[in-house]
Amino acid sequence: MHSEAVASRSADQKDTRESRNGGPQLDAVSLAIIEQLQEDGRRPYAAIGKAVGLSEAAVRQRVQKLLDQGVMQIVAVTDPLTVGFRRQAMVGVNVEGDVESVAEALAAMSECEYVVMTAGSFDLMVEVVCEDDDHLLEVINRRIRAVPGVRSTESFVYLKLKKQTYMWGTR
Amino acid sequence: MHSEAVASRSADQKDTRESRNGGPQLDAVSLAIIEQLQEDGRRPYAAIGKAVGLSEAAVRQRVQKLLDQGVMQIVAVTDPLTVGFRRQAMVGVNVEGDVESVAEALAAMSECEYVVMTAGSFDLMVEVVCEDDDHLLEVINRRIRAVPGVRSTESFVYLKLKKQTYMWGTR
DNA sequence: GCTTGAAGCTGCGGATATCGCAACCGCGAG
DNA sequence: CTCGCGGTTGCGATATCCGCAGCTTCAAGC
Repeated sequence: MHSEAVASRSADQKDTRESRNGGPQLDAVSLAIIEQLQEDGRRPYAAIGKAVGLSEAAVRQRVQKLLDQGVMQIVAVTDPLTVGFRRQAMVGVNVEGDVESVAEALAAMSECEYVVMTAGSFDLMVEVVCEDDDHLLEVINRRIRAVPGVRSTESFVYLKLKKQTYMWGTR
Repeated sequence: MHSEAVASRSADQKDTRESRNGGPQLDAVSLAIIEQLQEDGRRPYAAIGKAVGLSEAAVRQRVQKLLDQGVMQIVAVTDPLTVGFRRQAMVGVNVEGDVESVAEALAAMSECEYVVMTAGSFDLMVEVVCEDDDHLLEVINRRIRAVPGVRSTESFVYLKLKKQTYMWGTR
């Protein structure tokens, strides 16, 4: 339940100010707290407090509120290669009919790590994480193309991941 | 320093078995530990130990090793929308000359969250995170296209994020 | 078969961190 | 001025983290 992604959460919630504008007032101190936790998600509240100029208890409350509001979550992220997923690809999808329902069908597939509706020559972009070539082939040709409404797909197999950060919101 | 992404770390290291095959022996217990930390990155070691059938100290050692090896990292991830980034896009890039050096130039830009070399009709796929339309325009037209070797780009502006998980390695 | 060494687990105690709570402050509304 | 509220602080009680010593397992070497 807590594993539900931030994005899913914000997708589900109605159009409160959180999803409409920049979100709930995020002052510089909360930003600084987030930066601390982006460096080390297990850093003690007292150490964070010292870094941002707040007491331990104040940091604790703010972190809890940020988690409750869905502004951030603290999770373990893994390198796909080292946990046995050797083939990844970005797949551009063209849809006829309702794009959103296709997006939901793709999002329901565990191999689809990332599903986003886009403007441009693709209606959807989907990141697929697979164990090997056979698995990738099966997912793209048998599962994704089998979804009703999918007109065509174009695949971009990953050769080398050059950068991946989780530093949104701190610049 | 700890904020260095998993991907960067595995990209930097030489071709040990970690980057070549499926990685360092990940048994079922370590997998279970990772799953626990994907649900809650701050879960106490004792609670994890109870869940996976290990002592608190053993869990602690395994987690530390997983972090040291770069198999996983524990970080805060935020929802870009709620922290003030309202425009995102996937950008496909075509390159003439050395693809890798272009990839590195793009990876050096803070707005590029994700840079991957691909096979297919694009040489690179880049995810860009921006504050607004002006910012996005500036990054794509003035910064990315200005990188020597970039022949052309095609943009896919995000309309709606439907799924984003951090559950690699647990299925 | 015995030794040796490395790797991994356990249990334990001292140092730390977390948590809940009551009190305190600043500030706008009435 | 007073009231109420959100956010903060300080402080004990409890739980967690951390380092260490000892135990077991297992494979290598002789």
